[in-house]
Amino acid sequence: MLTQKSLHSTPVPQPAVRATIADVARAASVSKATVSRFLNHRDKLLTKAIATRVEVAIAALAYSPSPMAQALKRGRSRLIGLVVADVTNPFSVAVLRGAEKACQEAGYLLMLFNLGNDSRRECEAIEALTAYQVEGFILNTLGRDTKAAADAARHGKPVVLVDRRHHGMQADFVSLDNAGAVRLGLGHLMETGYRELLFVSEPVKDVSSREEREAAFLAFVSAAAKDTVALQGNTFESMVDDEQGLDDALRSLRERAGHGLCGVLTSNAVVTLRVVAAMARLGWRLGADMGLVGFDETEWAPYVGPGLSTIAQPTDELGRIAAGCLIERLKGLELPPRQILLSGRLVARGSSLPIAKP
Amino acid sequence: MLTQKSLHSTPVPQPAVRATIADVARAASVSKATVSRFLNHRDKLLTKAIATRVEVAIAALAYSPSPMAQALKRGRSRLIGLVVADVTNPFSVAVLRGAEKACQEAGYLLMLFNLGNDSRRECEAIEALTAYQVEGFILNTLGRDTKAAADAARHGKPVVLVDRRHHGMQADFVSLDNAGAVRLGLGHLMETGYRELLFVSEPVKDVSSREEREAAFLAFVSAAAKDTVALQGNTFESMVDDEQGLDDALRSLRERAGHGLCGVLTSNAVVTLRVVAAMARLGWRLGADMGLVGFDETEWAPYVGPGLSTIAQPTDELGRIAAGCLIERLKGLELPPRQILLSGRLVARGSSLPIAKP
DNA sequence: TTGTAAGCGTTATCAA
DNA sequence: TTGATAACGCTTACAA
Repeated sequence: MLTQKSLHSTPVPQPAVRATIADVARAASVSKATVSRFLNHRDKLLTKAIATRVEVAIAALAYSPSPMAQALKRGRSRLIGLVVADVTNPFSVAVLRGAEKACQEAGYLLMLFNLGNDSRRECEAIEALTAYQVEGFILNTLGRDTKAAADAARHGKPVVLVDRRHHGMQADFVSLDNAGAVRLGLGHLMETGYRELLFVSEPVKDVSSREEREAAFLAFVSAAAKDTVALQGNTFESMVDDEQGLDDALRSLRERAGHGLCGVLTSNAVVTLRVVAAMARLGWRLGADMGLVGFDETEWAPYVGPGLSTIAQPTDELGRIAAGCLIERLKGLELPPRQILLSGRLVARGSSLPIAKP
Repeated sequence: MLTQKSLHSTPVPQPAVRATIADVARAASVSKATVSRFLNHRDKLLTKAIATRVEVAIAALAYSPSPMAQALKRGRSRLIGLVVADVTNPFSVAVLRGAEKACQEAGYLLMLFNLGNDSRRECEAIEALTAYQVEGFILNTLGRDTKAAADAARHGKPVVLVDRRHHGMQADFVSLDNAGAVRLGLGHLMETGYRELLFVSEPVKDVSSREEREAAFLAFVSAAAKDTVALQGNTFESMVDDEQGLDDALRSLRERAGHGLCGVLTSNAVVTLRVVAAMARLGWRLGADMGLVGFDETEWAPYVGPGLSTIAQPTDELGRIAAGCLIERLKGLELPPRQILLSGRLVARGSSLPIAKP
């Protein structure tokens, strides 16, 4: 049996204490500079013989350079800061997933800072992350605190905004084509016969994606009104815990509809669930008593009631593209800020089917 | 209008380039060592007068020490590595949330590495994270690759395991009391009248939480059999995309039940949705045609079918406690590995109510 | 009580 | 082509 120290001569793959460049230099009987050159310029500038000596030593010691030391020296850390308004939000998680993958593939690591929906901590997050020399930021935050993102930019670090714009920010912006997505959802509701519509969202003010969706909603309704279709539309802001308010809004929607069909467009999965809950309280059936299309596809959408109709966002893509944009900037790409808008996809299910009541 | 360089004399709160300890020393006309002492030993070892001079300089320059440089010097980084098998798993996200909060409160930042369900990358993750001098690990991975975690331990870094044990690992372990939770779920199914039971899980082998849940299931059934109750139980491993197999398993369960009631216990939210999907395919009603209790409470559970009965895990707590354990170790706590088991909570809903068929 | 200087693990600038 | 050597920003003996 073996004691804690290995007794036989099998080379330990990675020794307990990391080898340094000095160890490698010693083992290869060269200078630290040579090892560093081998690492950074590989075969340029190096004799074949020396190169292989270094290579062997590196392998033998299982050496890999310390990113910390490199960061200190180069001022670059191969770290990317990701600030998220709320990791609980499935959309954020999905983006995170895409971004994390892209970063890893490009040899970057992600430092995560979750605001826990407390947007006042956005500055704190940026500061903490810059302290760690992150090379750039992916921000999926409310964007209410302009200062925070401006801070990041002031540090000279590139920033990519996901889903929410920060006003007056010079930064790449990656997002769903909100206007198009709203048209997709409303067009579908209209086609299937719903005429009295309601847009339900969390507080809209200063959150760009919500503003855009609301604006698109209103535009769609008024455009339809000028057309032949007799479409009506209202908006409602749902606060957490304000069940009463939401119930009232839905009741009044249905009253306005009279004998016609009424439908709701929700701005994200959280709100969708609130509306589903309200309908359960009211004893209404999805689809028949009220249509529902919600932003954000989820794995549970098919199984709630008759199935929830959703507008699926290409979340993985959004994350991947955001990370990609950032990494391009880190490689030195000089370009005016880009806007990259991806299309949503409608997934029609029972909640937008006004099947005849039994 | 202002050009890019500020023209007036308002002190810029944080200059674009971070001040260093040398800048502060110069501004306060003291040595770097003094500034360092002020930072690390505050009022000990320092004259009041000098201390205030340093303090003023620090404030004026908005100085904060570089964690990178500190890490290089001290060998400690105030970084904690979190390795997650799959960020898409809501359980993992919930734990992440709790852990992140606790870390932030203790002044640690989290470095996230997501394996994307590719457990072969676990070693890679550990290596990358140790390279960044993380002080410890929180691991929520399958635990199949023992080497990975052992690596971490070999680096002398404390490790906390969440939800999944790594066999033969000396590490703190934070988890749900799986046996108790299973008894909770099965006791409930039994009370409400279900007699023929099935445990559906993802592949059990070598994943401790699944093994524990399966073992508890079998133990419960055989204990009941020795008692008065005529309880039967089987297990089934559900693979992704094997809809056929799951459908067959459920059909055969119902056949075995005959005129009696049959119920399913699922090992996590993903599997729960698979079973829900299978029942939709089979045209069966939750509760009436088959009972269902699933591990993991979710925000959508109330709205799937008649409501999904779940076993809620204290996810936030799990994350917080895991981080807490780790931080205690980092503070020097010497203790044999601890096991911290938290109780689950049964949330009974319609899916475990065998209401009479209409 | 304060300052000087060495060193953490790198990279970059110079000579050789 | 290679090797000293000086940084990067910090902490910590050791001296003063």
